[in-house]
Amino acid sequence: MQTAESILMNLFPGDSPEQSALRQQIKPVSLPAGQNVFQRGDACENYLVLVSGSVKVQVLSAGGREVVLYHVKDGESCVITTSCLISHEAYPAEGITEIDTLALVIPRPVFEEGLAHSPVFRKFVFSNQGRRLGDLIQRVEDIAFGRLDERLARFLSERSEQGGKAVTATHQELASELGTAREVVSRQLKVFERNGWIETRRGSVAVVDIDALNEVWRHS
Amino acid sequence: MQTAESILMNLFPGDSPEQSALRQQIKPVSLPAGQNVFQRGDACENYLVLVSGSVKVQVLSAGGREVVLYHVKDGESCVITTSCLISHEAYPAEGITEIDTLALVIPRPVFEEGLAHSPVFRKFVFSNQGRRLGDLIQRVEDIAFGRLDERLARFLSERSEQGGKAVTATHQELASELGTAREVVSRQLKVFERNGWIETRRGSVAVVDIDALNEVWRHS
DNA sequence: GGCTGGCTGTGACAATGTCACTGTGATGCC
DNA sequence: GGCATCACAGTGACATTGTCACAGCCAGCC
Repeated sequence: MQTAESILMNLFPGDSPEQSALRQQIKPVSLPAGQNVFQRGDACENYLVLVSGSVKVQVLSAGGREVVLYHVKDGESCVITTSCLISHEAYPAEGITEIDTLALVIPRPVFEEGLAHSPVFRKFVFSNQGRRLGDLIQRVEDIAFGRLDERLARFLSERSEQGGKAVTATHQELASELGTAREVVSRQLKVFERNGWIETRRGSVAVVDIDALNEVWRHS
Repeated sequence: MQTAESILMNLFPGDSPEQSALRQQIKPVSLPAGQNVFQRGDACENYLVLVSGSVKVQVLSAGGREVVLYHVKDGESCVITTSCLISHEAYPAEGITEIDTLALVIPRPVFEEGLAHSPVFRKFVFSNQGRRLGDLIQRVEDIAFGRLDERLARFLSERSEQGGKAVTATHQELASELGTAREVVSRQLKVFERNGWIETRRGSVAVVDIDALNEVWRHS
């Protein structure tokens, strides 16, 4: 597990007075779960690097539906923030902490200084971009082409493999992750349950037959 | 209208031998309409700047459906290319010229040199990123939440305003732009036609009543 | 002319999205 | 305990969209 210091020293290494002056300007912030990090329309003034925790980035529809675009995890930064910071545009989506989160806040001038003079920092900033963009494109593909039963089966399967057999999420949360509506998720979960593949509880789903779920999306 | 030279001198200005050596390595390429520029899975070795023309970037589904992610126009570059170049990942989508196109090909080493030492170039590269990312997010939103009649009405309205009243596109092309299937577009066009808002021809759609179309998506 | 290939139209049906509800479990308050 | 409240979940009816399997049609091209 990385600490705020180790990340900081990684991104802005060196003992010169200039380097350490830069580091002085970078502060860690601690955010509780459920905290709004940025909103659609906000101006972007700081680059953010997550030390630990998780932030979900999502868009809201007029009708209140929401779609999660991606999650930012330990040691990562957020494409949208990077892009907005660089192009001086407003945030086109919102970010919310999912669990207690610790982040480094890098003010715009320090960010630009780093981009200009630190190859390490530049590399860090942009290696994040590629993966995220891939995520986003994957999301477009899934929503445009994917079948819901496949996506849901896959999501449950992948989530249940990391850490136990139960997936802790309300139907609403599942719907947001999959870019659909709650009722649709409920219906599909019922089908899975009738097939004996899962058991639904309030606020979570227990996976009973992961092989059957995998069968659904791995070619069907 | 910009020329290859003017763009080149803008991005890599200066008369020093080093600058001019860099410029030597950047070549213009001319691509005919319908040409594949890059494919999913390709490695990315060059940064591309469009001098003139248009490239559509799209993803293909297993079933052959396609969704256009965005278009790259004169003087712009492509987010995906930038991200892949920086993060050394393979292209997650494909790019195809829509009309005859002229582009500058900037090899990776020159690209990296420019990023490291030219603030102008750096600014150019990243100011493109923000807008594109916004486009992509908009696309997710439209496909996830938007109604097809609204999106189609909007698309026809906007396309017909730039340059005459007829929109030159097959139903298939419209479907790709909107992230849906051809049949769905055909059906919806029929509805519009019965309402007297458009006339459909082979390969194009004539807008008859643009106000009615605007009415559909501007709040309805 | 006749062929061919891309474009368009259509009907039937499946899947998904939306709306308007009801039911139900958890929690806190009296 | 009893009760209000609220987030969560289930459901039926219906609208919209996606898919499949065709059939017709138009524009070159031989």
